[in-house]
Amino acid sequence: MARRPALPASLEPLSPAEDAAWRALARAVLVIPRVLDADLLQKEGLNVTEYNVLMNLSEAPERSLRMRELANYVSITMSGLTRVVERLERQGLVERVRAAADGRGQVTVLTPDGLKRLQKAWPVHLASVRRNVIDHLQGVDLEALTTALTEVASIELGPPVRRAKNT
Amino acid sequence: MARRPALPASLEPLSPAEDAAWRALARAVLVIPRVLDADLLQKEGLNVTEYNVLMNLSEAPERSLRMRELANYVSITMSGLTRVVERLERQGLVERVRAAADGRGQVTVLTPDGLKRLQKAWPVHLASVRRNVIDHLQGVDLEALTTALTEVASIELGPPVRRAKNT
DNA sequence: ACTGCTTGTTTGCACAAGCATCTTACCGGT
DNA sequence: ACCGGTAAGATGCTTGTGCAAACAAGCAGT
Repeated sequence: MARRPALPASLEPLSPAEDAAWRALARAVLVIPRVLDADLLQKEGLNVTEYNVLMNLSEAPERSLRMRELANYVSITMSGLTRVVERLERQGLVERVRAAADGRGQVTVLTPDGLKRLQKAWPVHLASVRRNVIDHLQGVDLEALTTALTEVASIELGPPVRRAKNT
Repeated sequence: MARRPALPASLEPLSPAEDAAWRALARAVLVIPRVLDADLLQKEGLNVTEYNVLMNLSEAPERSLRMRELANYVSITMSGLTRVVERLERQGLVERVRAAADGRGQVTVLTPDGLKRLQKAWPVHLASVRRNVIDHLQGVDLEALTTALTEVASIELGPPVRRAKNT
């Protein structure tokens, strides 16, 4: 029997190893998106969100997806996605078509221009991912990492919270 | 000799294992800040940036730091930090004092209220980190992960890029 | 067919954070 | 003592994104 039965495990401070890992991860989690974003933006004029949208469309059947699905893949809100798709549409990389099956729905289609643009950006982004991330994962067991991170990534978000106005 | 001497390694597509790891990591990197932020905001009315500011101050000698240093620790811009500190100051969690040594400088000091607030928030955030992240890292060699992520986190950002106005 | 509920998407508004620019203060050379 | 250069912070403006509410179309029950 434990001597401190009432103390939930989560209140134990992190072990030194855990603490070190968490500090590194916390920082990496801030740095990775920033670096990749800056890199891709500078070299290809696309941010990572836009890239991911094009990417997911290119992998989808008919090179097209409903907004809802696309939002899930890219892990952003529908409202966010609306704006992203607007930007891409303005550049002619993507087209919006009312869904035949459901008059409310929009189907977003990757245009030939969009595909070209993606094909041009792809190696650049790949190189960036390699250089900035993958190349550093030498000592790490990728399979174990993948399982772990997949679990983490599948966490549900609670209901949204807005900050109180002042005080 | 390799048969494709001109092809830089970075253009090789990712191996299946690398690809899986990268997809998981890419998603985790989006999800982790969102989840922790939402959690802490809901339960303690602080976002992670604010928490990190308080945290770093509490660990610093005199519970105080120059803006510049603080910005580095928290990994945000000075301009960003100015606003964060304003918010915290408005809540009385932090105070700004002109630096004695350097008339341009500000020293940000954690107030007793700020310390109390942090002490209250700390276990909540810790639990959240455990539940949402650490607990999932079971199969992973923490030491190897730490080295890898520390490397990643230390990448330099290139000069900033602003997106072209239109077209 | 009419009414009300549900679902997919867009829009109005707010907020956090970044870049560029400005001010103020320090510092090194003359 | 002055002058140019540089560093610390703050401020104006912009951008991306989120939530909440609006809107529109489908659907189910009567």
